[in-house]
Amino acid sequence: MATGRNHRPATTRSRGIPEATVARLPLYLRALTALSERSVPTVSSEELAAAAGVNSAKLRKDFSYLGSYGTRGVGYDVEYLVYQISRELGLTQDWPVVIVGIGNLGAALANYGGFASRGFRVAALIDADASLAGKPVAGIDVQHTDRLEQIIEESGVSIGVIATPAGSAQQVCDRLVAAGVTSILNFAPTVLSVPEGVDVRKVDLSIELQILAFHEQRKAGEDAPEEDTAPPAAPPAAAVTKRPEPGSDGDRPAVMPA
Amino acid sequence: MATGRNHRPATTRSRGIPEATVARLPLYLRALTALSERSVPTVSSEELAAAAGVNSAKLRKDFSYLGSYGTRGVGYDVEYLVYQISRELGLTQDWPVVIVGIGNLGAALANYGGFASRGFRVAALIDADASLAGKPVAGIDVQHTDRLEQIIEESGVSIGVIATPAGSAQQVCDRLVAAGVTSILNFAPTVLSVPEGVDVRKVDLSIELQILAFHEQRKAGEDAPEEDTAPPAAPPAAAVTKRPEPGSDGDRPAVMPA
DNA sequence: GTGTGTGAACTGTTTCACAGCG
DNA sequence: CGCTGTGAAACAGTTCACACAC
Repeated sequence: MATGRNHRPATTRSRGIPEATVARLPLYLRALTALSERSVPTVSSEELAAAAGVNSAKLRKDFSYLGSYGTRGVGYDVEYLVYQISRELGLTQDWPVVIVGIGNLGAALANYGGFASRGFRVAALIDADASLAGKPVAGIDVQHTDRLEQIIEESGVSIGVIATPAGSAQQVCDRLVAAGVTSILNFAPTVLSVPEGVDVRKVDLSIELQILAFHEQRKAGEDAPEEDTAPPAAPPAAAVTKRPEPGSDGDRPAVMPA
Repeated sequence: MATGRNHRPATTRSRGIPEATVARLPLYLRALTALSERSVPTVSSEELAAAAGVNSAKLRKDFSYLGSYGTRGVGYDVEYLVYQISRELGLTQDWPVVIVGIGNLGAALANYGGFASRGFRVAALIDADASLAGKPVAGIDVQHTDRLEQIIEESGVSIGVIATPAGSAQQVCDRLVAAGVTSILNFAPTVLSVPEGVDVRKVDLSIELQILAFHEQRKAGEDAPEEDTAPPAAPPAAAVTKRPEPGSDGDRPAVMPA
């Protein structure tokens, strides 16, 4: 998951598109792009919603924040919508990005096709390991961290991706920001602090798994091993769990973790 | 970002912990683990909140859903809280996971230390490329997709990670589900459809960047001297009523389709 | 005094349901 | 009619502010 920061303080009312909507635009865009490639001329909110994995009411509401781009009784023009959403997201312009930390993940990101196809151009790969310098990854020579500031400036980079170990992330972040980067995508499992005006989003791979584990535990949890019946009548916890249960609790010093 | 699915339909009132809270528990856990390693005995909500990157009111509210684990006037016992949160997330048990698709990303995931340290054990690496079979990645031999069902069953895997190309994701997903997997973390940029009772979360690397681009574009705001790359797409046949712009914000030069 | 725990107010998001345009 | 666009209602999540336990 990712966390946004320093967005408009909810003050700006009129023009602002809700965060939740912004977060879904890329989803719509992807679905629309697929339709476009199949030369589908128009879609209804129902069809597009299904393709994007949301419900149609939400989709229509989302689009209503962008303007009235549909045709009643017909649907939306695919090409036109692709353009409008791309523009809204700022994808009609070129975004040079740098990736710092070319380990497994950094390399994966450098190779990821989804970037280039959305207007993101990997302007440079940077790593602290001098022995990597000059070696190509995804067709781009890795450069040493020493040149970070220079690279940012020369390439006009405003978006940086941090894929370093947690220990170096804040330091890299500081340098990126000092050099002019104002948006950071952080893959390191650490909280970055940045000055006002800099946007940080984070992706933590293990957090997602932990959230799945939580739900997985609940599934197995109470009701017997079998449970594909629709009505979730039974309450989740009851047995092995805590919570302010009237009269219970108090198992203070318990088994400690590893 | 990631999207949950098939969670309790908001029907269950009392016992449920809010999704938003669940999503933050791993964050607290990480901060607490760091404190624990430094042998810090207790933390106040204020301190812990800062370390986790949230505000203290939110943190206290979150913890209140778990129970009353703090001491007024003092704070929270670090070790105790680590244990309680781990238990709540289901991390006190072992979660074998399989990773399907051992490309750059799959390899990065296999090597990612954040899994093992949280109770996730990579039970198997699976790839459709027969030439990878038998080769070790992160110390584990990659196995061929043919054995997928067998592996799942033998290892009792209930969580699967999909890191294949988009084109194979749904197919892999179907096989995982058929074999008994009930939680899926999807890195492929596609919407997976799963039966009721199966949980899917997704992480789309390019979506996060697109959201950053959106905000970045707003920062640059008016003085955007740059030029667009893509030529406008085809306009809809019908005239479109662009949303009424509140005069202020410079409207985009309507470089739209002629 | 200090900092938790929590009702109450508030803000943001989703869903409903239907008016009205094509 | 069919499907969009959107107020209004319902719901979820966040913030406030303070009583109260330690």
